[in-house]
Amino acid sequence: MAKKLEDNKENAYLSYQLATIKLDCELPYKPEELVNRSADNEKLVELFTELNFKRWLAEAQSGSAGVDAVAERASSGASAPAAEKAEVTFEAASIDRSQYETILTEEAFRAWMDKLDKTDVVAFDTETDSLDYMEANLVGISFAVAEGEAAYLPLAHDYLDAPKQLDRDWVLAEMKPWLENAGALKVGQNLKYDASVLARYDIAMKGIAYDTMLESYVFNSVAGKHDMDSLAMRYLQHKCISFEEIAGKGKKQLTFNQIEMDQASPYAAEDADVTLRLHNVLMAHLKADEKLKVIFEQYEMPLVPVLSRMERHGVLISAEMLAQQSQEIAVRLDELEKEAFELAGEEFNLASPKQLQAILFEKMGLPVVKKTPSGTPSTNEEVLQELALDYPLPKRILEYRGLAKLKSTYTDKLPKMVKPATGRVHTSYHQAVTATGRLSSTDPNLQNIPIRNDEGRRIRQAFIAPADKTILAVDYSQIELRIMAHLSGDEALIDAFRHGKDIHSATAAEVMGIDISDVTSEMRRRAKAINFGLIYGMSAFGLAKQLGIPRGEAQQYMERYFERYPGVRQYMESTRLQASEQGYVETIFGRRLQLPEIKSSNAMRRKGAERAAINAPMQGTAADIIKRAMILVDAWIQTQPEGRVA
DNA sequence: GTGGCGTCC
DNA sequence: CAGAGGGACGCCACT
Repeated sequence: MAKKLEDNKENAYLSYQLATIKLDCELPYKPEELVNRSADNEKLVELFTELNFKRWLAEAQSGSAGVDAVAERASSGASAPAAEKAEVTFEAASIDRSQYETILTEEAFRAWMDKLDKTDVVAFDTETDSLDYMEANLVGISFAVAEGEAAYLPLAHDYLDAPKQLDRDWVLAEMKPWLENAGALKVGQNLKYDASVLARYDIAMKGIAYDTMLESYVFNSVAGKHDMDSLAMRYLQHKCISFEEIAGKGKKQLTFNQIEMDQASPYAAEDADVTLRLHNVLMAHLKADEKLKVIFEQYEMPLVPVLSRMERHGVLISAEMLAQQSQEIAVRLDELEKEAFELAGEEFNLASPKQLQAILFEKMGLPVVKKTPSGTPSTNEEVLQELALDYPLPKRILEYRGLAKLKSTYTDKLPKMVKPATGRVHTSYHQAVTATGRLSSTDPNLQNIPIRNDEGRRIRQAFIAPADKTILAVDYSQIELRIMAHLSGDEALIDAFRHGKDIHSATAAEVMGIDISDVTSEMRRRAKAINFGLIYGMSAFGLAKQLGIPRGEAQQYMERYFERYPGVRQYMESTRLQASEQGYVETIFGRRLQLPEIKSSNAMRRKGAERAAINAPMQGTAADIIKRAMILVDAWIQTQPEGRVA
């Protein structure tokens, strides 16, 4: 079904291919129709065209150095003066919790609603009885309208002798207009969670203007964690009341509804107060920096409601298909275990690297191919693959491991994660975890569902569409290599993309000095390893290991590559230099990755930072582009009639 | 909680 | 000389 879209003549290397969809939305028409670009889906197709890409680039240029100028600076190596920026310091906040209020009467509530109406940006936080956004019940709400001026509005504390509180449904009905008012700006810490909780009460939160977690992430993604307690320590030198202090820990930990008011109120009000103070500090820094401001305002904040909708919508899986697969895998694991015990001459735990080491290397005397960082003989896949050439047991272990992994991580686990309320699986997307700007996913991680071999791919088949709907998958083709072409300005690489060539074959032809029609599959495989290796800053040693060829040969490949694509080498060198001078690198759109170890006296750490420096602009720019696409696709979906999409 | 391993992009 | 591939998350064994 893959169909390449028409190239724009000028910048065709930035075009994309419509390949497969994985939008997590079900469309009421078939993928073929989308590819055919019927009037109905014209808009969705457009969202992915280079026209948009060019518009984004234009936006990235406005108010800051143009893309061409950036590329120019990178290739000339004459970058901006080295980081003159004095080390940014943050003043300690003095926080007095005694001024916080607890709202228990209608009169107090009205007074605070007035305050909210008169405040430009209100700090807002919900307290609930669960961290699971699909199950969390609202226990209370806190606000701050100025530093130190905060209140807690308890709604559902139900411990013995809890004070009488305002009725939750009444309060939510009263607050709904403010919560859904896009003009009433809110700041919060991880507002996606609050928005998801409120959605359970049929409130579509609007005015999600600032999120301190994301402010911190955009300001410096690698400074540390981005939870509120960490931020308060880092940017306010303030130690917040911790949840454990008031709720205890372990099995006996209380939920928020069970916590007494004199404990709950200062804790909750402090959260809102600290959020507002963090916002004042962090947003001042972002506003003073046009590039970071754009990333924050145009990419991260608009993504919040999108992710919330994706999470709450969930994905449908066939528990039956997965149960069937588990069953089949169990049978095969049993066979493999019996065979392994036979070969080893004793029973052992095939899943234990330690026991396996003892069997393979001590009892059976197989050669030690490689050691783990802690000095024990490695039994990883690479090692077992090599040993499997000469011995029968490692082959069994390999198959066992692969299947055991599929079973425990996917076929057994996924069905257990289906929420009865929706009959679907609801992941959590994390927006402030990775160094480079990518998203991550947990509980379950939907970003590592197998695809590379047939057994694994069966698991994807269990992700299904409801009756009469179709899952569409869209994927950018070779996005990181296209970005490398753009960033490096390398004529040959750009040319290859412009002409719609198979990029790995084109690389093979260039490096081997032959016609592209004479490239064999082995040559293409090697070129592919070179291309990906470059993105990751791999050395000749690494390439040799990857391909199982002598180091000298790998060295030759890389030299030939850089001869053919000199712009790429220049780009890599100037990126290293830029990283070293500035202490950070940037994506095309201005996202920044700080590299504190780029000047490390430890060569290994320094080299690691250099590889990260080379990779981050490519990986990060791809993340920027994909986030932008998610925002645009969601905006389109929102315009569709109820139930037509998703 | 950590180390080893394996899945994804 | 040693180490030499970017970014994630989850499972298991073991301490």
